[in-house]
Amino acid sequence: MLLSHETTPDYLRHQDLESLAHTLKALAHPARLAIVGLLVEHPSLHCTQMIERLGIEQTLLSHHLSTLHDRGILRREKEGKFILYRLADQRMAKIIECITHSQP
Amino acid sequence: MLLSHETTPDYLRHQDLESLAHTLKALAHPARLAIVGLLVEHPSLHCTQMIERLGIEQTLLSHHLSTLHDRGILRREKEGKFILYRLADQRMAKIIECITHSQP
DNA sequence: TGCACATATGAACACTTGTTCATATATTAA
DNA sequence: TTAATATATGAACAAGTGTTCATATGTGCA
Repeated sequence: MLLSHETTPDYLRHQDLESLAHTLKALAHPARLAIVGLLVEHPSLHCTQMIERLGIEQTLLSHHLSTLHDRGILRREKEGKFILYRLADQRMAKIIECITHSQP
Repeated sequence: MLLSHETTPDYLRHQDLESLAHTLKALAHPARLAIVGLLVEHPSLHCTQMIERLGIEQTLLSHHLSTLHDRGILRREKEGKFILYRLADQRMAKIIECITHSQP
C-alpha cells in the first residue's frame, strides 16, 4: 500500500501502521484482552493464577501468553517454581483503559 | 471462556470482551487503520479520494470499507454520484489518538 | 439512450489464526 | 530418585481473513 506523504499525518506512516496493526491484532482476542485486563489490575500473575481466574485450558493459555509475549506486550519472569507475567509497559495499561472507556 | 465474577472488573466482562475484541479486530489492519486515520483528519471522504490517498485497489478498499462499516466504525452516506464515509462515532477518533500516542 | 464513472458484490484461493491433543521440560518436595 | 506440579512446544486441522478477479449496480452527463 502506498501512502501519500502530503496527506498522511506523522502518526499514520506506513511502517507505524504495520506495527500498530500488529499490536492491535495481538490484543484483538477475548482471551488475550482478559489476560491483559487481569494484568492491569494485578501487577503480576503466574499461569496457574490466570487459569483459575479465566477458566481456560492450560495449553491454550500458554499459547495466548506466547502471542502476547512475542509481540512485546508481556514480560516473563521466572520465580522459582512459577513464571510470572506482567505488562511489558505501562503504556499498555493506558491503551486498555482508553479503549475500554471509549467503548459504545 | 469462564470469567470469575469476583476478580473481573466491570469493564472486562465476558460479553464486553467479545465486542471489544471484535472492534479491535476490525482496526487491526494497516489499510483499515489508514482509512480510519484519514477520517480522523478529514470529516468525510468518498472512495475515490481514499483511493488517491492510499494508493489501494478499488475493490480492496471497498472490502475494507465494508468491514469497517459492518462493525459500526464507519457511517455511509450517499451524496449524488459519490458515497461519503465518516467515522460513526467520535469515540473512534479518541481511540485512534490514544492508541497512536501510546505507541512505543 | 448510451457511455463513463463510482462503488459493491461474490467466488476463489492462499494465508493466518485458534484450538486441541499429545508430549516435552523444568522445578520442587517426598 | 521419583512423583507431582507448572509451563511450553509442536503437529494437526478447522475456521477465519486478505486479496484478486470478474462482474454487477447505480448515477450523471453527452
